[in-house]
Amino acid sequence: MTVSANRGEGPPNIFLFLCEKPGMATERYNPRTSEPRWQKAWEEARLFETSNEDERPTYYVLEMFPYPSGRIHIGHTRNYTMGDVVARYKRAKGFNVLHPMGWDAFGMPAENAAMQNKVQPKEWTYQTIAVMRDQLKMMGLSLDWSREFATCDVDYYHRQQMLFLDFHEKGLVTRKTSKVNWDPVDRTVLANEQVIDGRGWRSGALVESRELAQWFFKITDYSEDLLEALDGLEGWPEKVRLMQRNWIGRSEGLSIRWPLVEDTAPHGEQELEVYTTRPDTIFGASFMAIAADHPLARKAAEGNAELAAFVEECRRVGTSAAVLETAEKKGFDTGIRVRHPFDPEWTLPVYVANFVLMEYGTGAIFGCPSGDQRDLDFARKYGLPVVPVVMPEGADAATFQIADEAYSDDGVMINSRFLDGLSNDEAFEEVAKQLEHETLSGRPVAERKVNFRLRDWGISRQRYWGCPIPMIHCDACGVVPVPKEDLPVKLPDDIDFEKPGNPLDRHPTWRHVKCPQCSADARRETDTMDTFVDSSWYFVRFTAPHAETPTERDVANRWLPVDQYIGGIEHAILHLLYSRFFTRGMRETGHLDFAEPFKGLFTQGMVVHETYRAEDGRWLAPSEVRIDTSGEGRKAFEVATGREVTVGSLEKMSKSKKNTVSPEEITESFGADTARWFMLSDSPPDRDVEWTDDGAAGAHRFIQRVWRLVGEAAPAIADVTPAAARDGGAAPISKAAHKALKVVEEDIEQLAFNRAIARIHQLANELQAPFGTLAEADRATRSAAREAVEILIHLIAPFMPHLAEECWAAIGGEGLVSASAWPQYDPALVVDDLIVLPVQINGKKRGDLTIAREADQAAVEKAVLALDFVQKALNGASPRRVIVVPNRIVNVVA
RNA sequence: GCGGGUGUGGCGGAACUGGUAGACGCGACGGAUUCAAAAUCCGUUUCUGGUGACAGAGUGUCGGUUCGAGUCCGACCACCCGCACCA
Repeated sequence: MTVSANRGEGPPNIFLFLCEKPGMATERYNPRTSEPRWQKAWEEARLFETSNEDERPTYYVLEMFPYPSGRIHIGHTRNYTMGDVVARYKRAKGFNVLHPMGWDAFGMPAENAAMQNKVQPKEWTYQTIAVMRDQLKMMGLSLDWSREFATCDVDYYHRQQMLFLDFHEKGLVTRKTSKVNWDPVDRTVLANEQVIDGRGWRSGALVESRELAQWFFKITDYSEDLLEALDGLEGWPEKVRLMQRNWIGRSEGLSIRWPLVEDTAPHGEQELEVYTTRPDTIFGASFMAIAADHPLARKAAEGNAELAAFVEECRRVGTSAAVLETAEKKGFDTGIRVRHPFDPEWTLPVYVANFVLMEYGTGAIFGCPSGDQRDLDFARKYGLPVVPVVMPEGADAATFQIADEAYSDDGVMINSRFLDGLSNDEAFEEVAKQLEHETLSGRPVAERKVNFRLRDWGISRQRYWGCPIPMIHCDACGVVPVPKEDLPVKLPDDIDFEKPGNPLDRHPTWRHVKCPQCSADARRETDTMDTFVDSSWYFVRFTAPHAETPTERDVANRWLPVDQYIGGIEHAILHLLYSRFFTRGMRETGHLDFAEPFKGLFTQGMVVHETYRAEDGRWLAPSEVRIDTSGEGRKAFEVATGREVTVGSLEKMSKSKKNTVSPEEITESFGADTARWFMLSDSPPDRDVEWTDDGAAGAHRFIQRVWRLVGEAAPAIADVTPAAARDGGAAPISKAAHKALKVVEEDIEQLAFNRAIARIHQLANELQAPFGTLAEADRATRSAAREAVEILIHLIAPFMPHLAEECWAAIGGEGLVSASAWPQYDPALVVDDLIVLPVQINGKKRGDLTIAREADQAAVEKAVLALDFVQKALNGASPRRVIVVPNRIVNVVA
């Protein structure tokens, strides 16, 4: 019977067993005393402080910096451990490694905490950072803390304001009105993600769609560049590149101007411009649809109360995706008619439709029901004609019909006059060619146009805890930039959070300034920047964190792009796209000389845990649950009540489901090395890993095993110099070590940490038996053993640095293993002289052949045919074929 | 709807460009050590049949290419993720 305590009673008290048996040399490894000692040793040696003057080749490894939300959680731990393994490995390989850490410290949670706890956001944030910094330090990460900063440091946002002004000067910043989600209770703009079912996520108020003057970065100037450069980002996951491609959303089409029928048009309006990617379907058009915000819709609504009501209704529905998704497709006939560009006699109605977006294309479309499902639904609803114009190749034009499903694939043109019989691609060209040459009031009727889905980046937030936008509003001079010498625009510290809305607006003095141009009374911009701005260049700042200017150009050029960036897939689009834009902007403004910030990108999986739920629906934390495996299957019981609880699915660790295990719980019981080792074991790093107590215990078991292996070998290898054994009885020891060294190296280079760990396990297994008799072994064997132990220690060092140091010290190694060079494997030792070839008969494995590695094909064939089981299978006949794949396999075809 | 990914023992997962399927770990079972336990060590562990050597089956399903398929091709099924009134 096994009843395992699942956290509730605390971890098994392993520290009581400092000495296992009287007379036995090896004590158990005690991470609680060992880990802090080595952390201190590293710090005193300033081992991880990186110098910009170091001449060696650079390697920049960076993990996405954390938001100081309260405590480090286990997901952070996994992320930073991965980066740390790479950093420590590259350092051992002789690179000058930059591995910094900082804090993405502006944002709403600090304001929320301020409102709830009556502390200033600044105070709360720095307190939180202090706690989290200590937690990170417990992990034994090889970080250069001398470069640490938080984005809310005045020093940092000062330089960000400098960048903003430079961007502004270069024309990369613009101010325009745009539609936003406005929460009327909290009196602030909400991001789309913050609108849930049309309501503000905090206030629960119905969100309004409002027009507001906002600051924007002109990321769309770079649409084409940002898209094309994705092809060159070979160190990025294809998935992320694809997501960015889709997000940028390039499409090629035609912008076509349709003349309005004079007596139906509002005064002064003569034409309607639409964008289409399918000009080939122009003879299938049966209606025009325009956005509710389209100028023509507004004008038409002026004299039409019913239409005005419809337009108002569309606007109220809001802009959030969730609302749009469920809204029924509706239209309203404006009474306006347009003439077909190829046939002045043919007129089509203009509808205002709730599914047309003002933000994309021209805010107007022509509807071709036969070729677009949405248009088809619309046409059926309002009784509009449906004329098929493209049919699949081989279909019969006379009988081809559209019923409930539109045909949007490629095909052959029908019912399209001069286009009939062409492919739809040819028809596209033909329509474009003709309309480009026709004119309407002196200009071409149509123009080829490339459209992007990407929109400019709105950075205005009506918040306090963010980087102030360094602009001033003057009644006389308009919007005036704050002169650089007046920077930084500092956030005030005395802030009142009693009322909703932006506290900067209400501050008694902060916003009142003199206009830098005319010295009249003027007002500061009270919007602050989106926190994504802060994270769009922090990786550059790390290269010269104390510089007066935002960057030191040469230093930035030397370190960047980041060789290996590691973080969550959730940032695949926004953060990474913004950073790519920002880097381009910084190049434009002379702060650096490259376009792409991240050469290698790795997106790691989440840490997940089972969920537990009591009968009454309460979520239970792992520490409140006892797991019982004594009966049939696993059962879980609530510790407090003894009642059985439901074991639920694996979920990302979250407070709401209480399925969290904190990094402290682990480090305090098993130590940081166990957490690090377990986190990278088993699951590939880009997939989710399930945190289990058994797994953690297993990782800790391995630590003790390595410690014992090294400790027991130590006396026998103390007085020998390390040397590989090429032949003789000790050769297997050296071969095992060198093979492992080669493979682990390759695995780490590929970030295949789970495979590297499996290989290290294997090496420990292979050393186990020969090390049992080491005390009586000859000198050559002990030399080989010493070398193997040193290799083993180097292999575990990136993963379990504390244990590695302790082992290094135990064998009398010189200095710190964290500061020593990676060993080199001997190519002669990673190949075997004798190889075992599997032998197949008709593709099924029937046995093995052991033969010299150099044996040629003929020799192999001869040896194979001489094998008992082969002769038996052939039964005297000669084989039809013998396939010998050198050093791989032999297949005899009978 | 569009785009992408994944599917291998009881579980997490290995398997480089087609070449011994199941490395390594977890769990389980058996044994050693112990007065007993903890810890540790040794062994077994894809399934079916057989005491056994061995035989047969087996990488979501069906089919194909090949001397040989987890890997390549075609169709399908399931799950996961991203985007989505994009004209």
